[in-house]
Amino acid sequence: MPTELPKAYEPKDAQQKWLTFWEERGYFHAQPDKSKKPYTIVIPPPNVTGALHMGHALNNTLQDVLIRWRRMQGYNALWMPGTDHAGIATQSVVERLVFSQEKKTRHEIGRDELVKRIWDWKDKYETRILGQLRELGASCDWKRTRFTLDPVCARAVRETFFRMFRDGYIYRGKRLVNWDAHLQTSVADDETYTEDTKGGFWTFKYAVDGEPDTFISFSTTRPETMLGDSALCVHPSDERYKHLIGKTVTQPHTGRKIPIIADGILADPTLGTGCVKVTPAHDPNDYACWQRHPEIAIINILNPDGTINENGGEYKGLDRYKAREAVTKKMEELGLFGGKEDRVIPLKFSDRSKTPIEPYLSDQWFVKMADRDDGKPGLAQMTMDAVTDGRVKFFPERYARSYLDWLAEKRDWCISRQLWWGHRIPVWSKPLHALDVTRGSYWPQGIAGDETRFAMRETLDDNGNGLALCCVGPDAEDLEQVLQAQGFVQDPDVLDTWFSSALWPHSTLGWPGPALPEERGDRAAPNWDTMRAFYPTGTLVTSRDIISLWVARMVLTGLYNVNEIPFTDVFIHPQLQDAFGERMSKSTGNGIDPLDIVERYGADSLRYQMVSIAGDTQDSRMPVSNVCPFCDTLVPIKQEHLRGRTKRLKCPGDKTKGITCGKEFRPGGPWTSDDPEVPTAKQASERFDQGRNFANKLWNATRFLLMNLEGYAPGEVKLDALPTEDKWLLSRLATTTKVVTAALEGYKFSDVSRLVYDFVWSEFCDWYIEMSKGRLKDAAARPTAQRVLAGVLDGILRLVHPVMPFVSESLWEALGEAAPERGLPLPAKAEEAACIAKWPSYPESWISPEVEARFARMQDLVRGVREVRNRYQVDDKTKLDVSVKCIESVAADFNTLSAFIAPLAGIANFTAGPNTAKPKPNGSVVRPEFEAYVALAGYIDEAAEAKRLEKQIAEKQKALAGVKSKLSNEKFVSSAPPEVVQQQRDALADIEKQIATLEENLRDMRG
RNA sequence: GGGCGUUUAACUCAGCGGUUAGAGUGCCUCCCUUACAAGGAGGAAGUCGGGGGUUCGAAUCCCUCAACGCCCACCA
Repeated sequence: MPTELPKAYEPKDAQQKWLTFWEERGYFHAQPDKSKKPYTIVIPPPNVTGALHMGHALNNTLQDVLIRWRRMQGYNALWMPGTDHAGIATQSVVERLVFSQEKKTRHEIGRDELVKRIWDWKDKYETRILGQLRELGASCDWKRTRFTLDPVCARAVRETFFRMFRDGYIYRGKRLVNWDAHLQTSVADDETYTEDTKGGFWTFKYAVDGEPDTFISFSTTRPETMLGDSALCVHPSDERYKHLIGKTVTQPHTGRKIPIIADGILADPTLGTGCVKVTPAHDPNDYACWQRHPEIAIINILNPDGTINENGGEYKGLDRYKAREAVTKKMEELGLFGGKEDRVIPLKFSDRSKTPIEPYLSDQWFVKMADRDDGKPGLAQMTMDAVTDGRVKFFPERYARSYLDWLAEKRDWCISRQLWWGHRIPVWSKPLHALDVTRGSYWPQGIAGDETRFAMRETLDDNGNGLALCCVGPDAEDLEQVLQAQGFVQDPDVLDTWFSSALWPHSTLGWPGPALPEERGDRAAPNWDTMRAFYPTGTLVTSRDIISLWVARMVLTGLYNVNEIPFTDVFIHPQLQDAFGERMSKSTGNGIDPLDIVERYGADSLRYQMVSIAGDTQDSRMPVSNVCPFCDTLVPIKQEHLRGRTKRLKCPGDKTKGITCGKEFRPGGPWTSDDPEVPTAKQASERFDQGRNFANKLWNATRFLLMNLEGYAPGEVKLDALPTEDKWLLSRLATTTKVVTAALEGYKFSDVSRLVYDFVWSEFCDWYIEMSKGRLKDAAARPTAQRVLAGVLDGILRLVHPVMPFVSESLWEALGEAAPERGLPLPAKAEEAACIAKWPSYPESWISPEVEARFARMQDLVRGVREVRNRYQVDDKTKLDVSVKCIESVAADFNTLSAFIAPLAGIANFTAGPNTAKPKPNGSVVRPEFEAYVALAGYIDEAAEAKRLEKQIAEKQKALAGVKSKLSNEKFVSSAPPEVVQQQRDALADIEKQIATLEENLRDMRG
């Protein structure tokens, strides 16, 4: 009859079993259901570039805890999973792969072929990533899995772009981009890195027009950009140059007359000569200066391949570095060269080609963030308002500031990327002069009257010629064909990845409707029903580095498209760092592979630790070790191992275990590649011991119960009739349940794990189970003990489930076999799975501080006896007499329980009740906390014991003095809250009593 | 440069105005007691980063200095 569990928890079997079980039962699938309150989370879609790392484990564990908890609470809980196409990251990974395998660039294989290769890559890695997510126990609604390039998402992108274009929020403009002249593409800021590089610092001078012998000097690190100079700039209050402001100089290479302007932001009188050349098309600062001084020219001197274009006059066609020499030489010849200084300068490089970045002016698409001309709030303002008026709340609150500060700049959002992988910009263009304007319309023929599906605009191209732009909405392939037939050409660029990510909460839920046919096998297509049922979502869980890139933009598009916020709460979790406080990243090579942890410690342990880490600090450190593949020793990672500096590690062995290994292996991690000669280490961290041990503790507590459930009969448990330790346990259970629920509501994840752990381990296992052992042998007491044990364990498994779903599900099953009906105070049939069990709550009336205080007295007693016993190494043969004169109520409570208190304290002889051991025998020790007499005749070191007592008395007296001074202080008594004053009075009485007992005992000790 | 955070035991972190500052790991002693050695019992270990202030009372609030880190901007 009693179910026998294996001795230790084996995570692997459980993980496999329950993943299948949960999915087969369809517990994670949510359908619109008006009878339940919805709770939705959309996953921050991982990039399809590669493997999951620890940050994903953290992020997704927290979401799973929330979604499982809400599901148990009876919400219609939907966790929408998916992945992100991650434009540049994915394209560059595949480009590199193609190049390493076939030595072909993307231009050589062509757009269609490259995109096809990326799709192949994506299919492979999407499967892998989603599989990894499943292994963590993520209870996503897998049938709704989305990818940001799915037709559903594409429709949303098209619709959004179309509306923004039509409403004038999207415009075409120039912007300086990071240009990779080698790959001939622009790269995002985060795809560049800065490195100190040997360079030069040249000083030149230009002659001021109409002022003989007047020169003005400036310095530069890039002389070739002189070809694109369109001004010299000085500080408006710089006395050296004041008189020259407004005059012109002649740029010697091009012969252009360029003005000397004043700009207090660009020019710093304390730097260099105080005068700076202005090259708006090739320097970000100069570009900003040009925006403030639109009257000066903006001259692009580069071709996409990094050679000088026709604006460079005679230097046309030269590579930029050759041009640099030539330009400098010419200045020397003209006597305008003022010297060169070798200097180490920080230079931006492209991460992908490792070549220097050129700031390059190009046409880009933008979303206008500024306030509108009609005075209504613009997109940025609207997005800010949602947070300032509290519709969207940040947890922790301080992060609202990052969001608001960034939006307050109202900088336009550049949404075009010169890539092939992504949502193509849905705009077709044709030069105006090629259009038949005689009909009085620029519109393409044959589509007039379809203005709900397209929008037209005019703009200027690079050369200042008119260009007709036509933006086409979704579901309008016919229009696209008409346009193409008439010579309109689609913009080659794709949209910023964040543009589709920004729509994620509503695009995945069915906006813009109407329903689409199922476009991918068994995946459920969203529609207006899902949109209505699950939007807005409940909580967004993410990390702070994408508050502006992603969070803000989701709010923006939610408000713009749906007129409704995308989520009510944003929880920002800490960022993981390594043992040295550095952020985990691929380039640092200090990441942890979560699957290594799952393998070694179990998914529950990983999850437990992730939850423990998620407090409200912004960083959390995670020291990690490599596990020697030969001897299983944990070798902590050191700083010098990072950044790929250590390719191989030598195992130092483990002296404490007498292991001298000395073999070599390759450090592990999510981003390592294989070393053909030595094995790659798995990773581990002692931090995960706690979770693994906790799972095992739960396992064995259940195991204990199952071994003692014979004859179990469900029945009502009447609180009033219960012994004190039961009342205590139920009080603790009710309290724990209440505070855990509150912690979840407030996103205090680390509190959740700590509270549950402490309750289970220190209270349920260490005390209650120990105390129950005696009762389980007593026929009269056994039934109640069984009911309480089963009922409390039932509650524990529910509380644990969101954090540790696998072990709790296993134990739920085992408990279900032995005690299918259980519960407090009344038994009920248990649900078929912990996964769908009801989240517990217990009557407030169970919580009794008074009972808890009485129990604490007993604990003090037992601990005191154990301490003495331990100090003198009392073995069974030694006589150890204990008598107790606890506070009367406590004594009365536990009188009947001496049978278990004695073994608990590990003592042979135990009498409870009023003290009868007077006079105390020589060598007795008094524990003042509980007034217990422990006698070890002849065994005590009296001098040492006296000294100990003196020390204790001194400590107590110090405490007493503190309390006394407080209570004698009128201000304290009058101004502190009454309960605090009372607390102090109680403390005073307590301490005085303790001191009296100690002193009495000290006298005895000295004979 | 702007913003934010951290500094408490050897390590990783709780505590955030009120008796003698806690946990896990590690360390020391004892115990393989039929739930659990991934365990049990006990112990040692901290001028709460430095300095100043507010308060009857400060690890906790304020100021300041220092170190470390993260985000954003920037570096002719």
